[in-house]
Amino acid sequence: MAQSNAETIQSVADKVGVSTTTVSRVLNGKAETYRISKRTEERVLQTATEMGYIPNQVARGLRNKRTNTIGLIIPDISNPFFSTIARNIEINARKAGCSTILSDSQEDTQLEKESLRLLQGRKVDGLIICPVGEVSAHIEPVLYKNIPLVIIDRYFPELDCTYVISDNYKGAFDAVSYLIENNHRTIACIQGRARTSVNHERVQGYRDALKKHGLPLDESLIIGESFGKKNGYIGAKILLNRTPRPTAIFSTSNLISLGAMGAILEEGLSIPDDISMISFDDQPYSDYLITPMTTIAQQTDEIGHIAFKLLETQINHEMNQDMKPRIERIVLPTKLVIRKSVKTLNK
Amino acid sequence: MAQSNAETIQSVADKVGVSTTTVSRVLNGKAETYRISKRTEERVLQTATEMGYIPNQVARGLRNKRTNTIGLIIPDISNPFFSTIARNIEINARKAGCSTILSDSQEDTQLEKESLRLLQGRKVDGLIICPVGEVSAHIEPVLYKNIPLVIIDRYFPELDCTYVISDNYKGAFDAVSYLIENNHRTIACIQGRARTSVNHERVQGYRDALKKHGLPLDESLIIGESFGKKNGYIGAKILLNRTPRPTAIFSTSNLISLGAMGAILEEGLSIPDDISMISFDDQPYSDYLITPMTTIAQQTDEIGHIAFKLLETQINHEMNQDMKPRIERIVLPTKLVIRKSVKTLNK
DNA sequence: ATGAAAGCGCTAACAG
DNA sequence: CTGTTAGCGCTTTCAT
Repeated sequence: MAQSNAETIQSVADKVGVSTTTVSRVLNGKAETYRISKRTEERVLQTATEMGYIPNQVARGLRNKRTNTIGLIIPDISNPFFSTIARNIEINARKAGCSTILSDSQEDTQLEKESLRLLQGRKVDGLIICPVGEVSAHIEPVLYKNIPLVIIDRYFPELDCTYVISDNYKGAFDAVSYLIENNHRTIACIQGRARTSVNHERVQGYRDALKKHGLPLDESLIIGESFGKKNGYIGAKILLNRTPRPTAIFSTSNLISLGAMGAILEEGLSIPDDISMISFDDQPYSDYLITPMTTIAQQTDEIGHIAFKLLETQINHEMNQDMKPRIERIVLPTKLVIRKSVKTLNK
Repeated sequence: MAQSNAETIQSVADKVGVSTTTVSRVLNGKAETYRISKRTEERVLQTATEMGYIPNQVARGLRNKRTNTIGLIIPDISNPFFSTIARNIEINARKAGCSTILSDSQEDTQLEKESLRLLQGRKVDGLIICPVGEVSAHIEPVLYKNIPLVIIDRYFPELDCTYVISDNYKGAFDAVSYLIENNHRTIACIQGRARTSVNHERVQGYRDALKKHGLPLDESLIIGESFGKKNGYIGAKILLNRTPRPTAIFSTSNLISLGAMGAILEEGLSIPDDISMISFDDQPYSDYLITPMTTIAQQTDEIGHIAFKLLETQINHEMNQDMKPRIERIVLPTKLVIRKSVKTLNK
C-alpha cells in the first residue's frame, strides 16, 4: 500500500517500551478506565505525536465491526440540487467522525444496484440513497439485513423505510395554483422520469390544482420523460408548436427549465410575455435568468442535515443492539419564490 | 456492525466443504492458476451467489495493503464547477474498481489538513486534492510518504507534484484582451482568494493583457478576496460607485459573477449597456442569464478524467514498486465563449 | 497498572 | 488439485 511503511501501534509501543494494549488504551482515551499511570499516558501520547502515528482505520474497522463510514448514492452529483445535499451530508457526517463514500449512479438502476453491493462490501455503517426511483426490489435486501438506511428525495410507497423528501405534491399544487390565479388556463407540464415518486407527486399536484379550480385536464399537455436539460428542450419545442399554444409551462426540475428556456428563446419567444414559466428547484442563479424565474424552493440544506441525523440514530441503535428506531417519514415544506416569469393574464 | 451477520468466506467454504483458500482463489479468478477442478470452481461460485456472499473489502484492504479507495478533497462540492469534476473522478474511479471518499474542506486549510490525516488513516491508495491553496506545508508529508497524489485546479509552484489545471493565465489574458479589442479602457477585475495560484494567474493575465495593449494599470481596479458570490456582490458595489465607472468587469469565477450581477441590477444598471462583463467558468445556465454571459470555459470533464488516470498510474507504479512515474504538469487550454455580455464601445 | 493472546476476514507462502 | 498456517493492525478478554 502507498503507506506501507506507516507507523503502527506496535512501533509506538516498542519505542515507549510498553505493550500495544497500553498504547491502544491511551490512544482511545481509556487511560483512566484502566488506571494507566499519568507518566505512561503522557509518554505514549507524546511519542505517538512525534512519530506522526495515524491509527489504521481499516484495521480498526475490521476489529470493531464499525467503520465510521457511510455510503452516499446520488443519481448525478453534478446537478447542484444533489451536490448541495451531498455537501450537507458530508459536513454533518464528518462532524460525527464519519467518512462519506460517494457513488454516482448516473440515473441508472443497474449502477445503483452495483453501488449497493460495493458499499456493503466496504462495510459502511449506513447508507443514504437518492434512488433512481423506478424500482425498489434491489433495495429491500438492505432493509432485511438491518443496514441503517435513509432514502432521500425519491421514495417508495411500498418500502418500509425512513425517508426525507420535499412536499412535492403541495409544491406542484401551489405552483400550478399560482398560474391559475394569474388567469392561465392552458397550462402545460414538462415532467421528469416517469414512475418516480417525485415525478408522480409533482404531476399529481398539477392535475389536482387544475381540478380544484375546475379546469379541464388535457393529458397531451403533460410531456417529458427525464429530469435533464435535453428533455426540457424537447418538451418545450413540442409544446410551443401546439395550437393553441399553452400560456404557461410548469417545469418539474431546474434542468428541465434550462432546456425549456433554450427552446423558447430559439423560437423567438419571450418569458413571460409569450409564455409564462414556473419551475421546481430554486438556484443561486434563478434571480439572474433572462427572466428571473418563479420557483418552488426545496430545503436542500435541511434534507442533507436531517438525513444524516436520522441515519446516525439508526446506526447508534444498531450498534447498541437496541430495538430498532421507529421509521421516520419526513416531508419538508416547499416555498413558492415569486419572481418575474409568470405573467398575469386578462380574465 | 450493521452487517455483522453477513456471510464470510469461511461460511461459504463450510457449505461447499472446501478450505477458505480454495474459495478465495476461485473468487479472485485464480482457479486456473491453481488448477482447481472445474467442478469445485462451479460449486464455490454457485454457493457464494446463493448465499449472497459479498467479500469484506475491509479485511481485504488490511491484508492486501491496498484498499481500492481514493480520497477526494474539494473546497466546496456544491459549486457546480467542482461537482462536475468530482463526478468525472468518481465515474472513472469506479470503472477502475475504486471507491471515492469525499471530503469537503469548506475552503478551510485546517479542515483540509484534518481530511488529509483522516484519509491517510483510511489507507486510501491515492489522493486527489483541490487545495484551498494558500499554503502547502501540510501537503508535503503526503509526498514524502510516497502516497500517490494529484493536485487539481490550484497548484503550488514550490511543490514537486503532479497536477492538472486550466491555463488560467491565458484564459484571463484572452478575456481581458477581448474586452480591450472591444475598446474598453477602464477594466476592473474582481479577484478570488488571494495567494492561490488560480487567482494569481488570472490576475496576472489581466495585468499582462492591459500591459500588452499599452493600457495603464490601476491597482484600485483589482478588488476582492474570495471566489464566492458575496465577494462578487461587494466588489461590484464598490466598483460601480467609482468615478469614472469602469466600462467592464472581468470576474474570476462563476459565483463572483452571480454576485456581481446582483449588485449591477440593484444599482439599476444593465449589462452590457451600462457595463460589460466577462466571467471565468462556463455553466449550463450561462446562455440564459439576463444577459447571456461571455465566459472562459474550462474543460471540467477532462480535469477529472485526466486527474484520475494520472493517479491510477502512480498507484500502479507504487504497488509494483516500480520507480516513481515522472511528475506530470498538465495545463488544459481554456476557451472563450462569446455571448452578449460585452459591448463594443466606440473608439 | 500492565501484558499476552486471540481473533476480526482475508490472502499467500509453503506443503503436500 | 487442495489445505494449513501465519499475519495484516487493531481491540479486548483474561490474567497477573
